[in-house]
Amino acid sequence: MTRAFDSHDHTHCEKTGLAELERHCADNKLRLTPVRRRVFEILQSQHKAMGAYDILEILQKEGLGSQPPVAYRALDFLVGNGFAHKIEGLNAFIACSHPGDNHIPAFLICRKCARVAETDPQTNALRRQASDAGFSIEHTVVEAMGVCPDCSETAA
Amino acid sequence: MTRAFDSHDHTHCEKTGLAELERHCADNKLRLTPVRRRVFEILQSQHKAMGAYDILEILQKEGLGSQPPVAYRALDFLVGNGFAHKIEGLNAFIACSHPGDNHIPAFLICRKCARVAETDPQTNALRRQASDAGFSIEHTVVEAMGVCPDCSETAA
DNA sequence: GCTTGATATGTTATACTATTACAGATAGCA
DNA sequence: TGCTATCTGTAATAGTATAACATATCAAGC
Repeated sequence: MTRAFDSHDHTHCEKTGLAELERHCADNKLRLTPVRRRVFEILQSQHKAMGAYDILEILQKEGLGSQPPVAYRALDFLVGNGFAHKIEGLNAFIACSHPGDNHIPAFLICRKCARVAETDPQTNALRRQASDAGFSIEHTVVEAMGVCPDCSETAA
Repeated sequence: MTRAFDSHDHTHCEKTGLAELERHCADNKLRLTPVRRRVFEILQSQHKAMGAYDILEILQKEGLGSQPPVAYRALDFLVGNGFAHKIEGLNAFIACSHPGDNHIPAFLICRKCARVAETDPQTNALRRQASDAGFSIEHTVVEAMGVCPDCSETAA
């Protein structure tokens, strides 16, 4: 679950992610427009969170859009369909590393290299407490900021 | 742990919170300046998260400061010393409901009435996964958005 | 009490993040 | 083809946060 911090063949991540996105859109009659596809590719190209304006800058260079709403709309689409998550602590976005399944994600975020690994928080205690309090959860944010193994070694 | 959603004598919250803040500052030779004290009182006055600019507006009316850094500095002081938390999902701040102990907080946030209850997430699974991945956690954000019991009844 | 150094405040300006609103284009279907 | 929903283009603006630097205040040691 913490592949972002391990060396791996990243082209595999990219290919399978894009394929899943295509399949999901086809199955659900969603329009995978050039901007949406490209924003997903950009997010997917690395295990780092990117700000909306970073993405917009790339779109601008490629002639795919010039104003903030272009980026935010594409991001809303991806987040809404489970293909990206917003990292609230960074005001940034990251491609979902296992889209499609209806999960509650948790993130390990390195403050040095900005890489983000998605894991499973298993928030049973929180769910039980919410349930006991009569609170119905619609969305959860679980983010752990810290230092990843690579950056930790570098410091030592 | 979810007092925010129960009816209670709120003046008790306010008194004990302020007393703890005063004691902590005295013990640690921290300067509890008028702005800092007042911002804590404002946050403490309700179990809701407030934006920095909401707080600034109040400070302005009271002649305690007119520019954003005044509010952000006071908030940084409170957050840094454990007397307030930032709710990342709202870009807002809330007084800590049990300051002093070195805890990992979790929040239940009602999207209808904006009340926020602080609970204990018991994030053992997350900690174990981080540890397994060689990731060292420095700060965690656990926020559950949803509907509180009062608002849920109202809707029904 | 006075000096000194550290900490806090006042203020201007600006950077960064996000949305509203409306006009125009495109896709899919009757 | 024409209708309708959806997506895109663009301008304007709202909302959140910080940098930078000058001034003021505090607390400790002389």
